[in-house]
Amino acid sequence: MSYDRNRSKNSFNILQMKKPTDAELEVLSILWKKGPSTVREVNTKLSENREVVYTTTLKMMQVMMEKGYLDRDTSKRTHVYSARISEEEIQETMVDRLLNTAFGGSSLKLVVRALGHENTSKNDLEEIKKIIKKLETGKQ
Amino acid sequence: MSYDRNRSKNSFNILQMKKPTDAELEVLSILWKKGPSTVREVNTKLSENREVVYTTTLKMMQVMMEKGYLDRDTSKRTHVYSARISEEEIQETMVDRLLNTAFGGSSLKLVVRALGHENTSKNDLEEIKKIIKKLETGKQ
DNA sequence: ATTGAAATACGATGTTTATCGTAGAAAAAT
DNA sequence: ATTTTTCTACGATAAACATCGTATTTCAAT
Repeated sequence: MSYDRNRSKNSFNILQMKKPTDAELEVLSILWKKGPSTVREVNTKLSENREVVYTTTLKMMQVMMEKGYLDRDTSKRTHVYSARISEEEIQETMVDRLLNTAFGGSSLKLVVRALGHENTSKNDLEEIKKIIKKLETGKQ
Repeated sequence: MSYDRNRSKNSFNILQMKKPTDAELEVLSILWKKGPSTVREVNTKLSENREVVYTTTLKMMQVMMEKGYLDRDTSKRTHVYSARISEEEIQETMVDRLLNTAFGGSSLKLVVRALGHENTSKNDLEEIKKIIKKLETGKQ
């Protein structure tokens, strides 16, 4: 056997999942973007922003493994980790949580805030309009 | 003197503010909604959802006071606390943070997620369309 | 005036988070 | 074959969080 999973294969439930910490999200982001990666690779990427000792990253990923956020392939000496939760799932739960904490449940307010910051391009706005159209026809 | 503030009157800077924890956000939400409140009032409200001992809430609000999240009026025996940070400010920083952690900086993605959850009403969609129009004319 | 209720202050505790160092195994380089 | 590098495992630790209990003060009720 060379493939670890924290508990039984299907024990992971996104709904009752604890929120990953900010540091853990950083790791997940890298794995989402790069795909399955070694600790070294993740650490190198992390080190672009701030100073992180290798074993810190290692330990974190081991903990994330225990928490069920990651899978890993241990068939080689250098283990390869991958995200066990999809970007979409996390985004869902994070938005849900943010809605219910800081936004009193109003997704309108959240969208307004998200749009408010200048970084939304014209193309983005077009995209959003399309989505709204879709939603509207769905609701009629 | 009967009005505390953590440091000097204008020392508070939202940009360098640490993120309030989830529990702290709960307290802030209550203060935003109800306005200046006593520990007892906040604790009663909190207890609607989960069991919280009075002194736990007290301690938390004292800590939040030290962190600069709250003001308090100590002129009476029963202190009255109020949020020192506006709902809007927190929403800004929370959205910013979420954007850069879970959404790789794409506000489009965030909006899509926020809209995706069914709870967006037709009226909300209308509102959003208005905002987009405003943004578009601003960008031309 | 005494008692009882309600408030604050504050210390203690158990957990979690993030961080790092050390030890030892495995592989690579010499 | 030895040395050096690169891994993993794992323990230790400091800081932050959330929680609660106790002591003390203040006010209200009797």
